[in-house]
Amino acid sequence: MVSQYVPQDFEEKWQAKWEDAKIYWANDDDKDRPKYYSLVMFPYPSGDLHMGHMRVYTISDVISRTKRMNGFNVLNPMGWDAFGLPAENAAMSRKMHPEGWTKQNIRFMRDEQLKKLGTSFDWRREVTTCDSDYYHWTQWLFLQFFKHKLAVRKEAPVNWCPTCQTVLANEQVENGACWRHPETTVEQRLMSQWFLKITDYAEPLLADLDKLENWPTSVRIMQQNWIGKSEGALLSFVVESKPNVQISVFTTRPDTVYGVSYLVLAPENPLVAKLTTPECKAAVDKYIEEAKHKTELDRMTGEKTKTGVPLGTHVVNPFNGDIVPIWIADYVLMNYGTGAVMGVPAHDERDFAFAKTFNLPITEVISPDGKASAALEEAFLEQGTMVNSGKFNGLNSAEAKKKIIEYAAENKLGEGRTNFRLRDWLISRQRYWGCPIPLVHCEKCGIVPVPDEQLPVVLPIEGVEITGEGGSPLGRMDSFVKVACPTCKGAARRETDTMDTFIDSSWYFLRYADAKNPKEAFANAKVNYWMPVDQYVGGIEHAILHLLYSRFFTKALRDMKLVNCDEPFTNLLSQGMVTKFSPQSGRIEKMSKSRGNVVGTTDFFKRYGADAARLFTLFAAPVEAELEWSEEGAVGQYRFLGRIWRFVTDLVESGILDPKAVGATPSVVHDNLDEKGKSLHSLVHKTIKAVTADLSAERFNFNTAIARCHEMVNGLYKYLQDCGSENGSTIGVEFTADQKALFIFAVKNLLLVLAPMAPHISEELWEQAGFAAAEKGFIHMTKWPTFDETLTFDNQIELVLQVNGKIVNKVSAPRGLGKPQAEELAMGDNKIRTRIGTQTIRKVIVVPDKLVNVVI
RNA sequence: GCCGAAGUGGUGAAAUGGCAAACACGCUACGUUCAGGUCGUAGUGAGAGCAAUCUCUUGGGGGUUCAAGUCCCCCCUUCGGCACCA
Repeated sequence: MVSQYVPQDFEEKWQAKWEDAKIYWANDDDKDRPKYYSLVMFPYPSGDLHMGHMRVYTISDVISRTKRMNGFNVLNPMGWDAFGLPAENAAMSRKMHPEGWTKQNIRFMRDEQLKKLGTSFDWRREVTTCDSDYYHWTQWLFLQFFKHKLAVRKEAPVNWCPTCQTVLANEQVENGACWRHPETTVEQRLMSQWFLKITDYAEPLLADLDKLENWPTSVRIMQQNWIGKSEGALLSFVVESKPNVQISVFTTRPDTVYGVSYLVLAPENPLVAKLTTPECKAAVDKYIEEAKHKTELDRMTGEKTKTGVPLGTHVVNPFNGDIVPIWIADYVLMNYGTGAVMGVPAHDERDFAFAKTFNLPITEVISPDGKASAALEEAFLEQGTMVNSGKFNGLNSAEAKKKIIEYAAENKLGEGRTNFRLRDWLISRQRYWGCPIPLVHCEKCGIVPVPDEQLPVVLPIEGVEITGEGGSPLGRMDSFVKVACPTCKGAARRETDTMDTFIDSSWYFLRYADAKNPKEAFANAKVNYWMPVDQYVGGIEHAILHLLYSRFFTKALRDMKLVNCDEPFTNLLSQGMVTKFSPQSGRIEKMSKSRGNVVGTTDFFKRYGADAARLFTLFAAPVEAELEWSEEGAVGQYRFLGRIWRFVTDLVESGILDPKAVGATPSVVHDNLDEKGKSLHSLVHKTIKAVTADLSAERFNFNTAIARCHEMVNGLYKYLQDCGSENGSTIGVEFTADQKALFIFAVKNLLLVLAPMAPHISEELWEQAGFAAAEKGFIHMTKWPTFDETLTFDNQIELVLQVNGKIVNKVSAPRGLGKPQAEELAMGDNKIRTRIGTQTIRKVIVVPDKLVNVVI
């Protein structure tokens, strides 16, 4: 009777057994094994994961399982990023409370999806960010930031999404639109909001990117650009008609200061009102009004024609005494630098376009050859020699930059300055389903932090009205708002905004180290034992947002002495996205519900099992590349598992694999085997070697690891045929004792190297074949196999013979042939001799055990 | 515009500067089967040839090298990020 591979018969059985045996529990004080913190980005509990989502969990699980088998004390936790807007939206459309909806989704995703994929999480450490035992400590950490003046309230122009009815962080605005609503243009509003001072850490966040050698280059560069460091100077220009008013500009090119032909202020700059002459007022007011409405539209269309109006006043260039006009123009941004720039048309593309439009003078001050040209065709942006620049003439512009900064500082005209593009992190949200900001507004005492012993400030569950209309729902609840001031006990109001959910996810990896601690966010000893994370796996969409915020949190908490690492994630792996043909668009697109191209997990697991899903996901593309889901491809892996299943169960039925035979552990004697047996024995050692290397952190070549397993299984069937089997079954075939020992050895090692990738079938066959009894335990707790290096090389190799780099012949040769012998072999070869003919041999290249190249 | 990644059979892909196409999907044939499926085996880059065999082939063009898919330069295409940041 041929046994059929039916994964549904045993996958859930093993999931339950692993859980009962607690084999994936990490040990907080293991002194014998090195620690390994394996982390996967925790999901938002949106309700239903599809096969596209499963890729990341599969990858992270394989890494965790491999490390566990290699003797590491592995921490592999999971949790839920459970606060956020979709829960409120679902609440409105389904008339369900956000909490109920979220908890229901978590239950399904954990029990029906992640567990059924065969993941090896330590569920004791599960964290849910919307639970008060978690957000208690989010609030406590916020107060630490507040006490260290890293959480501040300030009035600033902020991004407002009319659809979300809340403000957004800079990082949550994409192409001028809300990250959740690409069709909704974000509005600018001047509001007083809470910010975390991430800009205080701009320099270390940038500098320490160099330490993250094992992060994808693209992520590092994206962060570098986002932080956007510019070095230059702040220069002051005195207003001609008002000598007590100075306009300060930031420039990266102080070396071009002799070429200034005008100054431009941002339309929102408060100086505009003061400096506009009565004659110009009407035009300026009109321009400002237009600019208010134009900015976003302008950005959407990408049009970059220059507009502006003069204010009627002038400034004196302190370097050369030139008197130049002041303009306003919307190409100058209020929230970068000083909201004012000096216009140097000869050496800046934008200034050049502006000067051309308004017919302003273009003065060349840097020249490629040291000679001033008659008229410039376009702005000259490179370094060169100073001209028209008084006493700096003749200097190299890079040199002049330093000299001019020095000169400005000595004469109180300015100073060197570094500017960052990074803005402070706006964290207030006028929404309900988030972590309450633990502060109280008291008329007498001002802003008062909620004392530690009164934490958490509980998010009210009962009596909330979620309407989706303006203002925080919490603000409409008197029972929440009205509170006694912690300091003076007088009547006071609670802060009603909640925190950006990215705060919740900026420290969850720290909480995992001590997930259930009721007394503190995490015990020092535990967090410092586990941190930093050794391997983080997640999507590239978090390249800036989550990864930058988490780095900031780690550095701030380090300075508060709460953790002692500089960087949270030592190694980062960004898996590629999963795509599939979308019948809606007729194109191959990212798998998602809205595109109608999802493959459900439950459905797939029922038909082919979790192991086949895992193998296909790992096999179909390299880990960082895009992966197109294909049913046929997945079925291919299902067939491969069936081949293993039949091979092993037949051996069990033939009595070759049973606990007794396996327990006696007859070791394979290489020299006793026939040629084909030797070659199979070698194949086993080669496979262990190759898979070990492919699964290592240096490679993560899961696709080729599986290909090596395929090759080994093909080799097993081939050998079976050589032994006289006609239909690929071992049943009814006579084997020698040495052959039986070889099969036992081969199957055992195949199951071991396959275990991290296909955990269920490996565990099931491990038991059926008797290895579980012999080795006393689960395959996932068994030590990773070793190999004999000498058996991974063939004794007889194929030597490639070339003439002028072209292959002429391939001959069999013993391994380890010396260079003279190899050369002699080549020269004795008929084809080579014919090819050379009478021509003179100029050179012979010998690559030992590979090739001989004769150059003529 | 600037920055980054990639381009290899019918398809997904593999290849420390040293045999291009491993492995898988698909397809073809044979065996198994009443039949279909499953399963097992063999074949499958393109072109020429009865055949042995020969020629060509890693987006395009140059270069370095005994030897280039791989290294260098230029160009094209696709995808991703940033985008009036002074």
